[in-house]
Order: sequence, then structure tokens, then C-alpha cells
Amino acid sequence: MRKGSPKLSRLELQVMEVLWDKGPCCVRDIIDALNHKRRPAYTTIQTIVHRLELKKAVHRASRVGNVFVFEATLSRNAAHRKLIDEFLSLFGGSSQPVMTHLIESGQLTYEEYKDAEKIFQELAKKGRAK
Amino acid sequence: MRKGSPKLSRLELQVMEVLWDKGPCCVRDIIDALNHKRRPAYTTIQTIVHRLELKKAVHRASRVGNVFVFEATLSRNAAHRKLIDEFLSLFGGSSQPVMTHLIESGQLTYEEYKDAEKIFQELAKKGRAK
DNA sequence: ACATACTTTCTACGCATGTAGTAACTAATC
DNA sequence: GATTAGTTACTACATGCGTAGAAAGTATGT
Repeated sequence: MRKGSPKLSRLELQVMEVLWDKGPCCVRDIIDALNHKRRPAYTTIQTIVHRLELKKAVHRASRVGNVFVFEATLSRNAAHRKLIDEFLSLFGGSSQPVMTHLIESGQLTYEEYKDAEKIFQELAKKGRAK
Repeated sequence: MRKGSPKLSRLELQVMEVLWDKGPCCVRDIIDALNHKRRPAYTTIQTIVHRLELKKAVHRASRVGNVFVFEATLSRNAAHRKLIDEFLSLFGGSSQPVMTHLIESGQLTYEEYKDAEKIFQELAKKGRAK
């Protein structure tokens, strides 16, 4: 039963990345960890965290005094998977044109491309061949 | 002088795809060409086309009676490039993790992967090697 | 000329998102 | 206990997008 990860916005993603990287954090920690050009207001991040709670992407892991500590509920993998699905759907669901564009625009180097072959090998080893 | 293509939404993209595929079209043609599950109302597409005009992505090429014929101004390549840039920026601008994910999630087959090698060869031939 | 059908223009509405202010609460300090 | 600083809870607002209705214009068949 596919649950369907929630759709996360750009800023929501950035907050999630912090939680995935650093583990459980309070709002202050998140702000400090964000490498955001224009540092958003404390309450802005609070709003985002709150929306992430509504989306079940994070939950309150504990509280220290009056400070809540938040923890990611949604996995990084699931979130990234969702992002990629959304994106591919813009191209009709096929990853081929995306690859093509990445290569033609020089955004994927030949080295990176070649390295990826290893991933196929790993997968094959794990029995997920073909 | 980077012009910066406008950011196009999903539906805007779909409309653009029609214009790129079929060439200049009037609103009716666009609707007929859209393979949209839930066919949107005529005026919905008109609104989208209008927004595309504001974004300079399309322009009125001619009029036949009281019907306007619209033509893409923005190229498919530029639009796709923009999309990909936007998307990659969510992953810190690097295409490697995206490739990895595509492969691990089975969305890029080994055949497709292998085929992509040809693109590098083409590019190399054209002198844009490395 | 009139009715019918389609087009254009204008306006609107709900939801998502980035942004943040204000009020209320809590902890710590004098 | 009163002041102060940080946190939480609630509210707000502009913009973008998908959606579409209403009004007004135009072409066309009879």
C-alpha cells in the first residue's frame, strides 16, 4: 500500500536536510545549520517546521524546558524519490530525456557518468539484476 | 547576458509542449491536443496562455477572424534547461546524486544508461570533448 | 436581421508557499 | 516577585497556480 510521501517545498526540503544531517534539532539549531543566503526569521522556520509536522514529515521527539526537539519522520530516500518522480512526470515519466539534457548541457561529466556504472553492478550483485 | 528563462508551471509546460510539437495554435487547438485526463475548461487554458504571454514564453503570431494564433517564443531547450537547473538546485546543484537515485530506483534502465554513452561520443566529435 | 455558438477579456477563488509579526508562555536572573 | 530573553502558538499577507464563471464581442447559418 503506497502511502505517497507528501510533497515538500524547497524551504521545507532545506529544513529536512538539516534534520537528516544533524539528527533531532530544535528550531534554533535548524536556523543555525541552514546555509541560507538571506537568513529567514525565526518564526519563518517555525512555520515551516509546523507545516512539516502537518505533513507528517517530522514529529516532536522530546522537549527540553519549553523547547521542542524535532526529528524527521520521513526518510531522505522517500523524499528524494518523491522529488524525482514529480520531476520526471514533467518529462512524461521517462528519465531518458533528462539524462540527455544533463549530458548535452555539460552538467553531467563523463567521469560521473562512468562512475554510475558501478551502481548497476552493485544492484546486480544484490540480485536486483535487470 | 544571461536572460534567465521564466519559470513555468506544470500546466504551462504542457501547453508549451503542444506549441512546440504542433507549431502555432489557437486556444482550441491546444485544448484538443492536450492529453489531459480531466480536460480543463476552455477559459482555464486561456488563462494559462495569457500567463505565458506575460512571461514572454508565447506571443500572438496572427489572428484569424477573432481567433488568435499563438506561437512559442521560448525554446523547448531553454525551458527544459531551466527546469533541470531548478531541479538540480534542490540537490545542491550536482547531478550525480540524481543519477544515482534514478538508477537505484530503477527508473533508469541499463539500456538507457548505455545508450547515453553515444551522446558523449557525439559531443566529443563536435569538439566539445571533456 | 436574428439566434446560436464560439472567442476574448476580465474577474475571482482556494490552496501552497515564503515571509514574518504579535501575543502568550517559560526560564533564568536580580 | 519582577524584569528580560528566548520559545511557542496563532494570525496574516503577497504571490503563484489551477481552476473557471460572466460579460461582451464575432462569425455563421437560416
